[in-house]
Amino acid sequence: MIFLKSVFLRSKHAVLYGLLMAVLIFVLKFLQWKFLIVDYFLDIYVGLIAIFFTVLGIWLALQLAKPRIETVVIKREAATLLPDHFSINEAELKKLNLTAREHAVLELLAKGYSNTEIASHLFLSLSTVKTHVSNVFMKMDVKSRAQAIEKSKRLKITP
Amino acid sequence: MIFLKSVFLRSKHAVLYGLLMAVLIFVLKFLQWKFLIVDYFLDIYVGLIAIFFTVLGIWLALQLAKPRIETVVIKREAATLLPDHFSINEAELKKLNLTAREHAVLELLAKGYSNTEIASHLFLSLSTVKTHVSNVFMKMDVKSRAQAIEKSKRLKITP
DNA sequence: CCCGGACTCATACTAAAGTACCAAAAATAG
DNA sequence: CTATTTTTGGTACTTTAGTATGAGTCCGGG
Repeated sequence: MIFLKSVFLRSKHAVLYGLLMAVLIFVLKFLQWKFLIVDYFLDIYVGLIAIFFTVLGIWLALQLAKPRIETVVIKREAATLLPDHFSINEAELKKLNLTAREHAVLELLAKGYSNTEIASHLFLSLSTVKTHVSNVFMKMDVKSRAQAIEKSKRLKITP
Repeated sequence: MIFLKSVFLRSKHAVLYGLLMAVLIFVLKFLQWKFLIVDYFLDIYVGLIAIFFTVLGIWLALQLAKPRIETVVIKREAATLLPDHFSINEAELKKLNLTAREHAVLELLAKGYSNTEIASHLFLSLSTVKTHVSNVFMKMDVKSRAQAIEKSKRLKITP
């Protein structure tokens, strides 16, 4: 009994347990003298004791087991947007009011193509490319292809 | 007894419990007739029963309570990448093996700055800037600042 | 039909970019 | 301290980029 008490002393249920034990002992002592005459009483008596203390044990264990419900916080590095899926900023692009040809030229220009290379790819003369490029610069409000490329990438007008 | 059995029937421990009970009943029956003559035996008897079944109950409960040891997993989105948070591709940058000065020049170059502007910002002569720029082009394996800018942005070497 | 926008091309010119080669401080590593 | 790399700067030159201006063609809408 003392052993049990010391075991459950740290729990606030220890006191309750002790009281229950005391009350039960008195009740049992009373029953012991009142119904001892009955032959088979001891069987029932032991059975009830067993059941009671089993239930008590279970209840105690469940109370004591409560802290075992642990909470684990797992920080998860969110697998955010897939590695740079590019989407054109249509709004900004529309503001520029580029013509189809100018847009085509800008696309190649933004890839680092020279005027001559752009001319070859679009089957244009160097002069025509220069004209388009100049017009693009005006509309984009830049003064060099370097600025044009930087701005295009920054505003997500080209990949 | 039957009630207890039915309660714990779903558990694999139910059988073990039943067996223990049976054995115990026989042991108790034996002790009952052997030491009934001793007056105060009933007290010890009940005490042992109580202790035994309490421990048994605790043990049973702990076994049955195993599923109660829950792991509450809280997934917490680590405030990850905000809309295009830029991070430099250190690996690619290292491959280029740029010197500190060359890197500084590239930074400005990638912003669309002209050689003269770069010279002003870094307090260098135009000649020096041209030298650095040429070296950067060699190391980046490009032939113009346009390509350099495009490649820098593509490889995420500059913002 | 003809006007305007889009597209094409050309010439002439200036400015900037880029290459090649050199060289001397300055910093750094062995 | 010496060797090497980095940094700085220069000259001379070629190439490309960029501007300005003009002009011819084509096409759709008033």
